[in-house]
Amino acid sequence: MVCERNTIQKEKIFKYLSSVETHPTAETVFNEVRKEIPSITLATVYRNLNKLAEQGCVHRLELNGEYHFDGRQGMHQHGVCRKCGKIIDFIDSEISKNALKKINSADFEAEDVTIIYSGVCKECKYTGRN
Amino acid sequence: MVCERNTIQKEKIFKYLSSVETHPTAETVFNEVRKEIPSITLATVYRNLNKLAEQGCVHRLELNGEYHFDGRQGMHQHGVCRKCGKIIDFIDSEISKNALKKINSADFEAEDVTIIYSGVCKECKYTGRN
DNA sequence: CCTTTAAATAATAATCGTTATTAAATAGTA
DNA sequence: TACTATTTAATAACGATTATTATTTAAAGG
Repeated sequence: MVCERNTIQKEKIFKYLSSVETHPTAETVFNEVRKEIPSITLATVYRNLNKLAEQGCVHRLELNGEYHFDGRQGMHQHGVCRKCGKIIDFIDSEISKNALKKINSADFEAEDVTIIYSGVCKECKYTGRN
Repeated sequence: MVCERNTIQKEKIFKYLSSVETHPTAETVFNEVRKEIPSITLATVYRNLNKLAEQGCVHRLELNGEYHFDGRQGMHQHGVCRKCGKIIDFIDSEISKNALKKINSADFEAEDVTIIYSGVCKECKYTGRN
């Protein structure tokens, strides 16, 4: 079975990721989950996050020099603000499906596609932050 | 001007990236460029690569837990083999243009899009490697 | 040219995110 | 209940990247 969650630790980690709309790092997940399981270590969090990602239960994004984890189900895209680093979701499975459809190479069998927009978020645009 | 290259070090780094079709890490660039400038250090290579990326002269990709640098000009996409990690180029600016066109959010002003396919390369498919 | 000033360099150390190791604990199964 | 494989906590180690600093170099104006 794909999304087995056979330890308390793994289950709490998955539940937390599923409960938020953000894209936390392992450190953030650790700080949340340790409220419920004080003895848990960062290494355990990493191990379970990576396993969940391997199993396809969560997404792992490489952004801003670190891994971010994303519990949202279904095809979606991300936007990353080049000023503040904020990550937001775009939900339009057509975009991803179209991009996948158009790749047809003898050298590579595409199974999935990651689409990341870079630009400026609303807050940074208004404040003129940089 | 966008792509100023005002030191020997920066120029050689840019020339090397422009001369290859691969997506080398800073370490690889360092090992190549030091053949011509033996005194150069890895930190200098990083600094110049990041500056070139900021200036839009090269692309910086976050893949397999490290940065890869890409001197190819123009919109293109990448495929990453989930078995061996190999990175290949796809050149179809329409895919990227379409993906950019479809994003129209009040919360985010998209300037650029990164499209990364994951899948299996020809070699890994034939050999059944994992 | 020569001087000045800001920026880049080499050398090195430090930092940060992530993974490896290991003995003890736990889950799953017979 | 007993057995076996997996997972855990604790800790150390690793690898990629960035910071520091004294020295050198580039660039622009006089």
